[in-house]
Amino acid sequence: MKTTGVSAAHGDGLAEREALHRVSEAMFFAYRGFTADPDRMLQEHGYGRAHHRALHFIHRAPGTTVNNLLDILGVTKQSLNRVLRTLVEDGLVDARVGDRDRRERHLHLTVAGETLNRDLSEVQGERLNAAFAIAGEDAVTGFKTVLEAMMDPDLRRRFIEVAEGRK
Amino acid sequence: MKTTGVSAAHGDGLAEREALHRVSEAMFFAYRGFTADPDRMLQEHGYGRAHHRALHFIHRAPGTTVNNLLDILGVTKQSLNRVLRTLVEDGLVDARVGDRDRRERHLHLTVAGETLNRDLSEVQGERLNAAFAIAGEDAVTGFKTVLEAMMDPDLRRRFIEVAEGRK
DNA sequence: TTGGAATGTCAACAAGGCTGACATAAAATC
DNA sequence: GATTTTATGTCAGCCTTGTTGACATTCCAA
Repeated sequence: MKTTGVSAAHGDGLAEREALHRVSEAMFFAYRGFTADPDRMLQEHGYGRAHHRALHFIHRAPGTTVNNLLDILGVTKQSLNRVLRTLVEDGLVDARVGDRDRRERHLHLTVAGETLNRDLSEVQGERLNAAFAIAGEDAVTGFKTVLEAMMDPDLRRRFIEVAEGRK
Repeated sequence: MKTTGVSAAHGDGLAEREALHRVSEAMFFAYRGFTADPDRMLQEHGYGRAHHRALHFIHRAPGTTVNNLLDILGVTKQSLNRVLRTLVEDGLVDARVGDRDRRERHLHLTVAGETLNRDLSEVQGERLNAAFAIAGEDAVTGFKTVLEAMMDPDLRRRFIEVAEGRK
């Protein structure tokens, strides 16, 4: 009796489908758990998840341009702009006009922005670490491997550029 | 030099924080990849992700009541009702008045509902299987373990009841 | 110098969350 | 039998975060 669902690529279609259902559900619930704590914290500041994402990626790629951020986040500039404007108004993000190209805005977190971002990361990190502690080191390694394989290849490339190649 | 980020619970705070950042990003991008294909398919039918979730859980727990579904999905009845109404109107979901308790509506997928749900599951499953094939069997086992550890304990309990205990 | 890309902004709209208030029917309780 | 509680649905209105379309500005490049 095969139970992994991975090796049973053919043969037991129904059981495999049900196994995938369970993974889908786990993914749904896990993502909810993953965002629950930051969401609560953001709400206290009058922000939403979109603000968190912007803060996160500006922190990760300081000096990045709006266009680059659009590319990573995969939303329209109008949508991002609304979020970015409130963050700039509230003094969490600094948008500097580019030296070379004055159409570009280079984005940086202010001290206040870094603080909020760190607080958000911290509660999210605590939840992750708690889960990691329960699951064990080997499981975590596998977890990361599967996550990376699930990403859109294009996005994955851009993500690596941001994470390592600097802008 | 520790690189796992799990065992380094203390000592190298900064490196650990950056490791968690990477996991957060991977989680964000992976979830996007996870929902991208069904989202596209749903859009063609004029539906959204909320419809998918309703279809999925009605399929998984046929005959479930509205209240139970609210519990699992964690949304308000107004929000669910909007979705459920369109699904019933479009003939994808059947809402039967309860025999024992006639206040309750027991929800079932119609044949058309089962069909759409299967199509959605299929594209999502293909994406999952593709990632699983790349990552390998051991990684997948770890992946599932971590996902379950990330879920809210309360939700996890209810989830297991639905998945196994029947309603 | 002029056309086209990059950027930002305004307006309007949709999905899908939310709250609050209220109606109905049925079950449960007193 | 009357009252309360429960399950569900519905109306109205709000918020966040997506979307398009239109348009101004700025700059680069032909």
